[in-house]
Amino acid sequence: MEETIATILYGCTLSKEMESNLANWANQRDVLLSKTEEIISVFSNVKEKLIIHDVVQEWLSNSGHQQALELYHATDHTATATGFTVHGLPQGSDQMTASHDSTRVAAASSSQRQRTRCRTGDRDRRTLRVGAPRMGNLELPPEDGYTWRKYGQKEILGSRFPRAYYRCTHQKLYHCPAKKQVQRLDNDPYVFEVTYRSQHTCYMSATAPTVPPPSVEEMTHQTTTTLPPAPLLLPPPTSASLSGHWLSMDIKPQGDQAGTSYTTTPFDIQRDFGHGTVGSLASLVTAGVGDVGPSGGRYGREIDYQPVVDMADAMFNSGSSSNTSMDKIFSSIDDKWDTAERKNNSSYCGINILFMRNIG
DNA sequence: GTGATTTGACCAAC
DNA sequence: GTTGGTCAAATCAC
Repeated sequence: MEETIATILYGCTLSKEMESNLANWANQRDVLLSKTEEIISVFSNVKEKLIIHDVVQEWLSNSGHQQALELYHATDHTATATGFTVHGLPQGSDQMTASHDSTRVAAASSSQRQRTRCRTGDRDRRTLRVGAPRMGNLELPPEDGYTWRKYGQKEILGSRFPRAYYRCTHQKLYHCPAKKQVQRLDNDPYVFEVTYRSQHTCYMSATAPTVPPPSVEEMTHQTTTTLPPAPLLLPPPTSASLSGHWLSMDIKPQGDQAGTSYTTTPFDIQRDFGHGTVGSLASLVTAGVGDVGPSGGRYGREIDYQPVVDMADAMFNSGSSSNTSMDKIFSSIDDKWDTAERKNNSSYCGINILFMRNIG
């Protein structure tokens, strides 16, 4: 927060500077324009930081820190990439219109410009933008903790990039209606616009991924909330959460494949974000090694995640083995898995590593 | 054999 | 009629 206040003070300084020099700059249109834009930029930045802070705090209080982490990830990446920041907003929400001009502008310049059809039962939509890894295959959609099966891809009129359609891998097994659409922004290929539709119901099954079910309120306000759906993201399997009830077969490493273990390094978002230590903010880089993206990477999508692999190797002493410490940790959970489910959930065997990165 | 992706065809909302 | 969303056969990789 100190950083935010410092930014506000900087904006005030700029304003005072303009006020004191207004007479001199009166005939210098370019200077006035430049200074005005700078002031607007500074305060817009402050505004969005404050909004993000509120959203993250709400997520932290409502449904765990992974969602906050996701927003944080998206915010971090897109902020550095494009200048706009908050993206965890539903289409057409008032808050989006009122508070996120930069986002609106960016959206207007991309596929958002297209009229959006609203099919029967299609009103439950939530859109957010997620930064893509800046290395490797840009076609890879962002990981969000669920397994998705791609069922279609479509060229969208006026958009440079096709839109990919995914449904929950558990759709058949658990009749999970969740779907998502992933499309890269025209003006920034490093940012994915992800639209989620319907809620996951697969967590309700005893054998399905166990994620906290949405509260009644969340179920009621899905179309108006500024947050992604509650079960959208699984909590990271930190040591603390390993003993928690949410841990399920869907979050488990596969010790029998080198480099396919899945974990997320502990991350104290409340510490790092809540106190405004912008200079040491973390972003999440989700890298699926050997199985990346939606429901598996069987089709040779190659990404340069070698640093991640190296870290994973170090962390899990991977080698070959089924004898890593992580395997011991997860051994009790292994029993819950049958062979089919292991295969089906193989796409969770990515590696989530948090890299420290500075943002402005 | 199983399950995921690709892609052309089809359906339905404008 | 246009276009976004979905289906399903073909194909591929394990």
